[in-house]
Amino acid sequence: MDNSSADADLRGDMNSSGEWQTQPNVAQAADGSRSSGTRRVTIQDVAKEARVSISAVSKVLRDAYGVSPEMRAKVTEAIERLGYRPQAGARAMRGRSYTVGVMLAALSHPFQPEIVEGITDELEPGPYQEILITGGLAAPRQQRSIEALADRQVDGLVIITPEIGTDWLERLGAGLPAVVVARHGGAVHFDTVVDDDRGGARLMVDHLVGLGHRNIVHTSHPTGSLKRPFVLSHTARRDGYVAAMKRHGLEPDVIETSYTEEGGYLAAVEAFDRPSPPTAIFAGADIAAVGVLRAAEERGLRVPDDLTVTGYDNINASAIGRVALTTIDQSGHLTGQMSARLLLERLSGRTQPVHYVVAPRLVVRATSGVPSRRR
Amino acid sequence: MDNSSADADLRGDMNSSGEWQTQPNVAQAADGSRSSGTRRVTIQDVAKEARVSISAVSKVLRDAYGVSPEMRAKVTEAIERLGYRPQAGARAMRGRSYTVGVMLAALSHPFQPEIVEGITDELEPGPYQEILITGGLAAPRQQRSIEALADRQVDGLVIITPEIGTDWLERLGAGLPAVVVARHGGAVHFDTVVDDDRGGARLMVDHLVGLGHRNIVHTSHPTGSLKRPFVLSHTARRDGYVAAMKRHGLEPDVIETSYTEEGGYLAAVEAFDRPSPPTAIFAGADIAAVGVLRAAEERGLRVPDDLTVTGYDNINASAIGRVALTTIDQSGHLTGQMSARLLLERLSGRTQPVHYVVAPRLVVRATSGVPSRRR
DNA sequence: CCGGTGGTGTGCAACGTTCTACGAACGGGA
DNA sequence: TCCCGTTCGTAGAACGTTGCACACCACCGG
Repeated sequence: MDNSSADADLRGDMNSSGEWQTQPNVAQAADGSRSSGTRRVTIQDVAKEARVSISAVSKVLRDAYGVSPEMRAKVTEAIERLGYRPQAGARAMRGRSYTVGVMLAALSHPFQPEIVEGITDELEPGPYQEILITGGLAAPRQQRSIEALADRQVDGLVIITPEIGTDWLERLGAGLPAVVVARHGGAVHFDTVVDDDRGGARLMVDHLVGLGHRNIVHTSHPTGSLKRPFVLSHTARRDGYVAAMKRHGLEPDVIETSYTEEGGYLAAVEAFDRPSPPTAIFAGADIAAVGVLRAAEERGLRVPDDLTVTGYDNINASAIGRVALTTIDQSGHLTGQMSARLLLERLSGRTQPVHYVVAPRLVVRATSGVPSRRR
Repeated sequence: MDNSSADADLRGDMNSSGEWQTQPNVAQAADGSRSSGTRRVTIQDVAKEARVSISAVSKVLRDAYGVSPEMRAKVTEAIERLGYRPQAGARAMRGRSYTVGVMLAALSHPFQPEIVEGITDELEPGPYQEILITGGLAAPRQQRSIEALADRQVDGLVIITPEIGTDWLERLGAGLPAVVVARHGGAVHFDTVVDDDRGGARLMVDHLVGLGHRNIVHTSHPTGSLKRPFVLSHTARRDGYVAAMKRHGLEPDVIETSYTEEGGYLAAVEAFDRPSPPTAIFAGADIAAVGVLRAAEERGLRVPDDLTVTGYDNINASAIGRVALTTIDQSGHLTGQMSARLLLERLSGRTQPVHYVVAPRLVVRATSGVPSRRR
């Protein structure tokens, strides 16, 4: 009250040029040796400013029982004036950190960002803040990344496409609420959200067979070290493809390379050299389909007149006019939303596992058509 | 020593199927009410296990002076046995958290993930762990995201394409080491890493003029609220385009829509309806160039025979055969590496600002060619 | 007038870590 | 024998927060 001049520049408002002007309340190394020594304002400072006890401030912050309206007003004002922000780390040492950790394999992987955006949107209105960390493609580094999140006292975890052993994840989930995305096969101590990859593959095979194709090659990705039934998406897609082909009385033909542009290219080259080359190539991922398209172009095959090419994932690039790839959309956004929702449920007490399946959707674009008469 | 049987399953090793098998040491809500009550193992537990004081364990952890080899051995063994991991939050309350925060606008933005990967690679070998947070496109939410990172006691920040006012960032940087990416215009309390967008735009104009084009349209993006000279990339690109055109004695022609597929499309439609339509369209971003390509296709214009189209950013989709866009590469990876390196320097004491400029590179692909004779 | 009984506010002991003091033990020189 | 220095180990006070346990203060009914 008596030192208002010192606080003048601490108040937040919007200035004439439309720039947001709150004072940043920055953390400072405790040794205080660094740069301009603006110590971060603590609950102490607020208490002093409002002339009340620390406990009282804490009560207001926590919306706890036993604060009079006047007390609340005094404290809120002081908080505002000083620009106080509670420090998550200290908070976490007692209760929750109100932070959920998200581990994803790689930002450059097509649909992972979309999942994260779904999570963000779902968490936005609530008190939880999500932090992301990339774990790479191999299990050891993924584990270290998850542990780094645990070290930072997250209240819960969303783990996207882990290559990690199921028992490790089970142990993890036993102690820390967790949701695992894109991992088929059920679990006891964590929830899962998966795309129905088998169903999606069936959708695509049905589409192709409906167009009149009989000779359909599927490009897949190495299985990895996971033991069935705990498989990742690519294995489920392959399974779905094989089952659907058989159901139509057709011979499955899988070429295993990898879910990359080069992998798709190599698979296509191999397919073209078959005694009876396919009229359609169903790549297990859009990125591989792009490689298939390149190989087709090199052979002088027109798409879809001479060859039908389809993918899976509906990545951004597939939509652009020049590509116009027929593919399967798996709604990464919905996947993300669901995982966040399940995690929130766990955070508020649920312990029985839930396994949610997201329905895929066929997106027909310009790379699929009826097979040409000349074989 | 005497209770080795209880510890049997806590040791980490690789099992026969190649799955990594360390015991996850998970955090637990302090109220202990949640699920199976596996409390996280603390420095206390290690001390008890090794029959030494807490201080001794801390010394070993910190590699501090005054530990005998035997002591070190005892403690290390106990740590190993229990699978102890220090809790970052508690640690941060005294010294550093060994965490750096990275704020990026959106994961779906083309080159931002690449920058982050550069940061990750640079930080990987060191003791610092980076955590990511998305701030969206508008200033208020970006600020809240940065504050969320500060609340989590990060030791430093990398901020990618902030729309935030410069004075706010200066205040932030005064208290917390920070590096800002893709923000032109210098700063006192933080470092910056920028692509030479002016130079990149010049490179492209030179390329086009060299091919024989004279009538070149540039598509740009709204300027936003930043006051010069603190501009973001798109403004610098536009400036570079205008300057280069003038240097060649040509009339600049900028159409301002936005850096989106739709924006590029609209700009192209507008350009085609000009009295003398351009022979080349230099989109300010690849994603916009994709929209230009769609518009060209709709008009029946062949690329590059009837129209040259180029972009900027060299996003992944530009490389694929069907698109093959001529563009400018700005090496997001190097940008990320540099920002991490600068931040590490700041973390170890540097306080004078450094401003690093990354050189752009012209990538010629199939969408640019000599202008057709018929105008 | 006294003993409850809510309603408000505060004191203080955690939480897991770091790091400054300080103490104990030992060896060596005078 | 005494004193000093060195080396190694430990006590304990922070750090910023939460939330239990309690104190204080009306007010109310008997």
